[in-house]
Amino acid sequence: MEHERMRRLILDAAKELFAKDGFDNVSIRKIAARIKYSPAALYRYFKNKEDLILSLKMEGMQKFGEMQSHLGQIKDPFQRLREGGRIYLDYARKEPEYYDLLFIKAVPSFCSSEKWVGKPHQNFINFRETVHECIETGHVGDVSLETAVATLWATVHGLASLAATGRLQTCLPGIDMDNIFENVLDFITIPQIEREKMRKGKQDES
Amino acid sequence: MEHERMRRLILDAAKELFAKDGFDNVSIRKIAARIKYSPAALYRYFKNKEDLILSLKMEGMQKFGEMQSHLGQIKDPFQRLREGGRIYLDYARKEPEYYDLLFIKAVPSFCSSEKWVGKPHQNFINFRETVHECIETGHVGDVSLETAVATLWATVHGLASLAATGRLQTCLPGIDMDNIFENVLDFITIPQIEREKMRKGKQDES
DNA sequence: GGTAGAATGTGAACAGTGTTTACAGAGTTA
DNA sequence: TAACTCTGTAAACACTGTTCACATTCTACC
Repeated sequence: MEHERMRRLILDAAKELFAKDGFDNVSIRKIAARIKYSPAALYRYFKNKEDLILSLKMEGMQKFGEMQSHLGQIKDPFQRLREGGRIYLDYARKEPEYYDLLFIKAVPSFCSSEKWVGKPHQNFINFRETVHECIETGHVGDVSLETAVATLWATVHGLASLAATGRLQTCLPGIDMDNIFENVLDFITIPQIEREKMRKGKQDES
Repeated sequence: MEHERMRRLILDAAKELFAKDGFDNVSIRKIAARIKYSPAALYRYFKNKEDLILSLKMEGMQKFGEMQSHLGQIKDPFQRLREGGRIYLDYARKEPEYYDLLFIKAVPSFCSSEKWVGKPHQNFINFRETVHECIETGHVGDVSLETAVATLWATVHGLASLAATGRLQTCLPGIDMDNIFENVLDFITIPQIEREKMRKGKQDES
């Protein structure tokens, strides 16, 4: 069993236990027992527990990045924005523990850890560019880029956080979780067709 | 020293240590040492550590509720919505550790703990009602109540979360944190005056 | 083949955690 | 004085992450 396979074995065991018992109830000893090794053995493969969790994070981020890889092929920026948000929401609902790990808890290591400034940073640049295009193509109304980025970022992350922790479903029981982001995005951006209706409505009134 | 004063002493020491060292780096032993008591003493006043933290949460929620107490006096629902969001954002920026404790981490006890279904639940009902009024007075465009509530909730919580964890300031360095919610809310709702401008702009084009 | 050296796994220990328990003393009541 | 409650504590238990000296095995080279 070479080094890399052993790392894999540990990570898989850890992942399984984390998913089963939650991130706070899994100790090094439990992971070690799961694969029938002594706790000390794990320290030949990971500097410490934080390092092990960081590896899981990087894998999760990698997988999440792959879910988004097709975004670049979507020409229409608004469609791209829609799809990007939908992916976030789906991920938060399907793997709430991992959404928590990647985007909610232990945030410092998200930005400061030198190991992976690459992926998330590039994603954010892409997101920013998509919003920029949406503004230029008139999909989101007249607004500064900064404000639009902040709004859409906060909305997606807010929805995903509330969904991952079950609050959205609990406090708004009747909500259509499958189309929530579509509806929210429509509400925020008021796409062209709606504006047209609004304009017509206003003219009818007067 | 009667019972209630001793509780106060413990809670104050805990609060101070939590603020100084972060919630994960404060042990019962450290709190006990701070007030020169044995660790076991604290268990005469709190069932366990979770119970102690829950008490701090309830106090934080109480204080947060007081910050919002004047909202009921604001007649204009849109103005009320603005002010409510502003309070959230201010709290998240001023006391990030506590925003984290109250609204981000350990969420289960937020909804499930029978001890305080009252306050937050009532706040949510009030929020819902405010959004309802905003729709009826035409401040937020034509949208279902559920979608509007979800959007505004997610946006405020998203902004506050990103602000409390420092991401908003780090990733959008040029942003005006003091007016961010105002700007975002304007963007989302596109108030009447903006719609008018938009309408005029469209007419000029054609 | 033999031997040095690296790689791998482990038991034992250390310091820390939350929590319980048996006990001691002080205060109050009858 | 006697009984009883209240309050505080030392010691212990079962955990936690982590380290270290010690074996064992595997690899490479003369």
